[in-house]
Amino acid sequence: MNKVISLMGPTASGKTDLAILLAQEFNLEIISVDSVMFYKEFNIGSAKPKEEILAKFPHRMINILEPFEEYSVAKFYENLLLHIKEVHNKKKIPLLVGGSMMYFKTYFSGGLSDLKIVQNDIKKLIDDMLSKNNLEFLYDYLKKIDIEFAKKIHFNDKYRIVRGLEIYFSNKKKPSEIINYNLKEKKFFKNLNLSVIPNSRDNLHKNIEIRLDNMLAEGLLDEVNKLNFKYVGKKLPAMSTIGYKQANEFLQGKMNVKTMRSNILAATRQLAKRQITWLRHIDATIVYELLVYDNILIRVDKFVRKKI
RNA sequence: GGCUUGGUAGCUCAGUUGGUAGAGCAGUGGACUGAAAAUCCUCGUGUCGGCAGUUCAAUUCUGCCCCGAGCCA
Repeated sequence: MNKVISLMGPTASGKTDLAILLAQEFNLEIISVDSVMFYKEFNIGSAKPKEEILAKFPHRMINILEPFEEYSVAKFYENLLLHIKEVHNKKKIPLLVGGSMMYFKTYFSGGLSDLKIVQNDIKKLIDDMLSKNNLEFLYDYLKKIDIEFAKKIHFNDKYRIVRGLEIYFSNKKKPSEIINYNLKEKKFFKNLNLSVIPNSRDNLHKNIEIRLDNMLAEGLLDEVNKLNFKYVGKKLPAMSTIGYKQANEFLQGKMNVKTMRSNILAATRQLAKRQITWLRHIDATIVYELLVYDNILIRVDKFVRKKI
């Protein structure tokens, strides 16, 4: 008994409702794969299921972090394996649901390369390098120490340039030498991978709009205010995510409600687009263009019954 | 009704001393190994409001008309 079902899809595609239905129908245990729902108190803006739903259908990996905690794909992968194991020990099948595609990718790839955690002094060192020079300098530096790695990233991609240097300084080795890009999909589990890629982008965009208006009606701005008040002076990683970021800009008087709303909508659409790009290119998934519940139920039923 | 001003890409606007035009945003496709709802890359033909006139040539000049904004009546 080592089956795992994954249900992936872009934001606002209706994954959560389907997951609950599947969990109910097949006695599955839901494990959330959502980088914002990890956080306590980030409820409305992350479209986290309501308390009552969570009480009835427990989701693992939701509300596992305090709002000020830092997290990473590596920690996620560790936690995920523990949860999968726990579910299997209960003779049940876990249902991974979410839209954080890099997290899914990491699961499908069987984890990450074995790299050291970057210490603060190294972060500061690179930060100083950057502020004393410019990004071009960092990129040239990276090219000198590891041309192979540098070639893979764009000279404007600050995030990855910095990360490359972090890996180099932390591990004292070339990133291209210690990152194993060919981690074979480790067949720890028997997977059923389901992707939902909406066939109509227009409909998805409409759903995004409806959902945002619900969030605003439910008190998104209030939620942001409360978080700001309660954790004043602390850095909240999820505060820079879609919805929260723009709500803060509005609350700081940088824009009016109308602009905030259209900025959130645009950012959400762009997120959905990126998620769909992942979904198109992740192998070994069965793709549904619509949430045709019947087809999916039949598929899952077959998988659950199958003797492996 | 008169005067002023504007009508250019889905939106906001730039521009063409007359040779049919380009930015930002939006949208699209893509990349993705410890912040990933992050970070980054690619892609720009549209009767330049309509009709007529001048001209070798008009989106650009002229006239009339239509639509919007402001002011005066």
